[in-house]
Amino acid sequence: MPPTKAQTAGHPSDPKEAEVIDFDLIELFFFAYRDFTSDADHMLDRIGFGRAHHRILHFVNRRPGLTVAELLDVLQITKQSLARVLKQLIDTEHIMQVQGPKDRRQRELHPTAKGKALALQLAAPQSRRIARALATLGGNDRPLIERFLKEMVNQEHRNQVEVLGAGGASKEKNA
Amino acid sequence: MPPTKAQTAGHPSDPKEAEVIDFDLIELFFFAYRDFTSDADHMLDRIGFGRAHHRILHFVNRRPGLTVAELLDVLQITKQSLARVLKQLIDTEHIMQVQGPKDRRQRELHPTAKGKALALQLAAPQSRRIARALATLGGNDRPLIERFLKEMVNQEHRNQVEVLGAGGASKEKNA
DNA sequence: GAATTTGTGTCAACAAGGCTGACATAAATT
DNA sequence: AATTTATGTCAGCCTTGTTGACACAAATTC
Repeated sequence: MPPTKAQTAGHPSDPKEAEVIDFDLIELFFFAYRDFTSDADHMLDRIGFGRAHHRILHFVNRRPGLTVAELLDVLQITKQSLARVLKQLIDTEHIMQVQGPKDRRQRELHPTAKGKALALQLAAPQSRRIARALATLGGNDRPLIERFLKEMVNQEHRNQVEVLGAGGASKEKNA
Repeated sequence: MPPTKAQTAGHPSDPKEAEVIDFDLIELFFFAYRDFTSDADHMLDRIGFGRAHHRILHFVNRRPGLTVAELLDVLQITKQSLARVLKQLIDTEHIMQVQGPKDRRQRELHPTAKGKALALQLAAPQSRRIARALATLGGNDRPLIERFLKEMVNQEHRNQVEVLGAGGASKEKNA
């Protein structure tokens, strides 16, 4: 078994700046995310969509009825950026807009059946990849991975994370 | 404590397609990576560099002397894309090229002192974020996180991952 | 009720960082 | 001597992000 944390500390030329940089995990995180997104990227390519479409569709599917402002908040892009891609998703009938019930200026975004189907199709390989990775660990390590990923998120964005399973590990089933 | 895996299975309209999609982790991975990269992004902004510069500098710093072809392989972009950004890093003296000793057509890429310093500066907050996240877990969970991330990488890319600590958890110290 | 603010849409121009195709050059290989 | 390989470079295109400006209807405030 490998050492838990081979600090390799011992001969820092300047002990004061002997800050240990975890390049290994930094790099792994890069590779992991790169391949994680590649699954969906290839499928998107075939239908002429990009990663931007995926992100929008994902969140509309996850939080049906969210408003444009809320979506902008989650995606952290400008409304002009959103508009271009969202328009395509609406034109292709993956997403529909309905007037807000309380505030009629708002536009609630909802996935259509077609949109739900696509969101599911895109998520499937990503979910399988995660499941496979989890399977190689111990049996009960999913909560740990979830904790780790949550902790990687900025404090001020934790609210975006805890929309559903507020604190609890959970999966959801599809249609 | 939250349930380990609240499958919520029970009433799938079609049991055959009751594929469980792990939307929670998919989304968490997105948020985690977004905030993970934002650390460096802000610093880069100030010096007029982008994420592309960071990736190149990171790998040149990690694998000093790697060739252009090797770098292209790791980054998975075209040489034309690389050229534009790499040229800036060379012009600003963050990276230097030396002729390959064996094959004089090759250009070995090396970080300069300036380049190393910047790479370190950019990695520091990312490393701290990871360390903080790990600290909230049990004491010995770093190997597990490492395993998970490695498993998320495509089989055919595992060689890119295991350049250094082939199988073992390790950290490195800086200058 | 009039004035202001808010939520959304849209136009225009621009930048970063991907892409493809084509071509050049030097060095290695056949 | 001919070919292949490693790299560089020019030119143009696409996606997805940006800013700034303006429009309009609905909600809110004075």
